[in-house]
Amino acid sequence: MMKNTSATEPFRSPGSARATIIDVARAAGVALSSASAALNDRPGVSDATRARIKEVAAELDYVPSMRGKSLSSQRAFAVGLVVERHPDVLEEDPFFGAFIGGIEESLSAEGYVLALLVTEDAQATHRRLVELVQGRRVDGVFLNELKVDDPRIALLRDLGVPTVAVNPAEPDFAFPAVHQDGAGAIRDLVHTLARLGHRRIAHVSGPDTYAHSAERLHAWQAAMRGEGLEADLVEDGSFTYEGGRRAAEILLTRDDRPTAVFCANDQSAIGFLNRAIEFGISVPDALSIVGYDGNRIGEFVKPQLATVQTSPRQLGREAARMLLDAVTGGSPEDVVLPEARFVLRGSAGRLRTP
Amino acid sequence: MMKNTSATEPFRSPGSARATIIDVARAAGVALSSASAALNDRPGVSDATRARIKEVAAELDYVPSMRGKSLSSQRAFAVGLVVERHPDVLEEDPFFGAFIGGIEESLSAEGYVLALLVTEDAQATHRRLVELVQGRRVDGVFLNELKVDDPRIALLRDLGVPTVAVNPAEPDFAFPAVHQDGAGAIRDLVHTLARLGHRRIAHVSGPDTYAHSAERLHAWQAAMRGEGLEADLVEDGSFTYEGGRRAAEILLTRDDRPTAVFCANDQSAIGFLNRAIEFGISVPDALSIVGYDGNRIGEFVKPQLATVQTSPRQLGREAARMLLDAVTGGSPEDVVLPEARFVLRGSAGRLRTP
DNA sequence: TTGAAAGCGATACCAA
DNA sequence: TTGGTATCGCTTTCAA
Repeated sequence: MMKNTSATEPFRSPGSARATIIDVARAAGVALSSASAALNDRPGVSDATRARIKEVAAELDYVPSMRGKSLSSQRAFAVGLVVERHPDVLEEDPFFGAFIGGIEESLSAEGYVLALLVTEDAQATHRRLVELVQGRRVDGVFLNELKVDDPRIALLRDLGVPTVAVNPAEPDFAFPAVHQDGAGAIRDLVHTLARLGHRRIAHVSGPDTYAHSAERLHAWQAAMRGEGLEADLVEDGSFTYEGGRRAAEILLTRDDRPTAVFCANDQSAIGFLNRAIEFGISVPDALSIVGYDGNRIGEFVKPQLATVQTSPRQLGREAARMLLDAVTGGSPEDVVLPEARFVLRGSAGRLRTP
Repeated sequence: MMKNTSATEPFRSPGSARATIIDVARAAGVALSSASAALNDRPGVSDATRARIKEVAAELDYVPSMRGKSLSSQRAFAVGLVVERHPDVLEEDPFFGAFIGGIEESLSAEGYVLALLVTEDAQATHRRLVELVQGRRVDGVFLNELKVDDPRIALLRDLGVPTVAVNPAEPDFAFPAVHQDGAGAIRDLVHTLARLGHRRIAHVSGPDTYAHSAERLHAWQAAMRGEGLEADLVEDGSFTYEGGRRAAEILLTRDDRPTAVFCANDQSAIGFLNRAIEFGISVPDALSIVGYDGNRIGEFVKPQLATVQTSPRQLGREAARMLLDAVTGGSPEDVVLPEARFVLRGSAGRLRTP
């Protein structure tokens, strides 16, 4: 309980400094070490003494200084997340809100805190990661949005910092990882589109620098082959609304334009959708569109966006749980979340009669 | 420059612990205090010694431990942001991405770090703020999304922690504040709607627990009076998509239903828009809709959402700048950003001929 | 069980 | 200008 700092406060005058563990020990008439043991539920104090010490601590509004605690215990009680994004892109993407919310669910229970940094490029990311880790500000970090040949992998290995990866491309990754597979959902959606009569299904990819761009691309290619279709229509959509529009401009002005498209994320899918409509192409009657992520904004557009529903919040929650395990000496097992699922909505269309 | 930990590392064997300032001092053949002064650009060391010390520090890959630094300097070099939101709502709202991006622009330049917490209710907010501040984890905090009679005001005052408020309701607030006014834009949009022929303009408000809900409501009321219109149609939209839909269900099934609506944020406006369309009400022909915030998602829907463009990123940048000033002993002046502007887009409609 | 004392890694004061 | 030393608030070992 938080007490107000009234004049009735024992052992501490109204405007005086915060109580330290020394004050607690003195007020309880015990040794410093006993106070520490009692307050941290370590053995070595009798139940009666422990209770009395805790009582006194509460009386004094004692809150341990994380500075002293960090220095002596060699732990920061904080973990770091470095997001390499242009701030404008950060605004457009709802992934992080949910992901961070999930992280917090795990961290707050353990008294940990999230240090969140936003950087604009790989160089800044490198610099701030070093600051964070070498500066002993955090006990562990999340490795998110992996790139192809991501330089952070070597850096974090060299730094020797506990790390948990989020959706790395390989199943056996350099660090413990949370993974949510989307290949099944992509197979489903391609199959559904094929059953709907589509033969020419394009893919609007993410930048090929990202590992998950490649992953989605390959899953799409495999799915197309599985349906006996040719996987030749690919255009970059940069994971952005504008990128989706640009991809639409290219793909939809071809003579043999696709009748369906699978976009690597929801933003680009919505860009594609809107540009298609502006071209006078009716969705889903003349064009089926499917996104990826399962953002809420997909429900806001008309027609509603068919998509692959992922679980950013669970991803965050599990990643944080694992990271806490790792920083306390554990060797967390990889976590595989239930597969992402294809969610059929208006933009994917209904049965086509050729 | 970051050097790898190869065997060529001087003064430090491959697997050994990080260098501390003691190692630097010893290696440079100077006293601990001289090393500290040199590395922090404090006076008291000759230029030659300083240069040599810095050189040695670089050789050793010395990065100061923020733990030691924090304890001795009585500063955390971190500031806190506690976001009280249900994680699902956090996902839907793009405000935070931009706001946090702005904060980072100011913080990273000064070597500060943002501690970001997400809480679900006022009680948790209180608890974690106390932890953060009393636990000496942060040097200052942001006070965001103010509520009416916000209990955090008294708490932060009692805690005596440097605080910067974001968009508080009153011009003279208990803490230094960044403010971006939207009243002018609301007057503009009401005027535009009136000029378009609208007489019955409704307002979909935010929860009345938020200070900015009241602010927008009052601005709308004043604007309506200014146009000689009655400000009687108000429905709560909870700042959410679903809330906007619910408000539409109530307002659009009235006999004297409004022909235009101003929603307190973009999410609720889009909910309203979609529900209206589902009712078969054509937007903007039979109904004009205006939102507030200027989220990108307003550009994704059809028709595009007219809105009031705010500047979350600048808000974050200025708030962080002020907070850094405050934690270093300054008394930052309030900052007033350029007013938010009304952005006319498709959903607001064109001239009506009665 | 309790208490004294040695760190943790920096800052900063005060003599030399 | 230098260098020794107390100090920040806590954890943890080791005797008593």
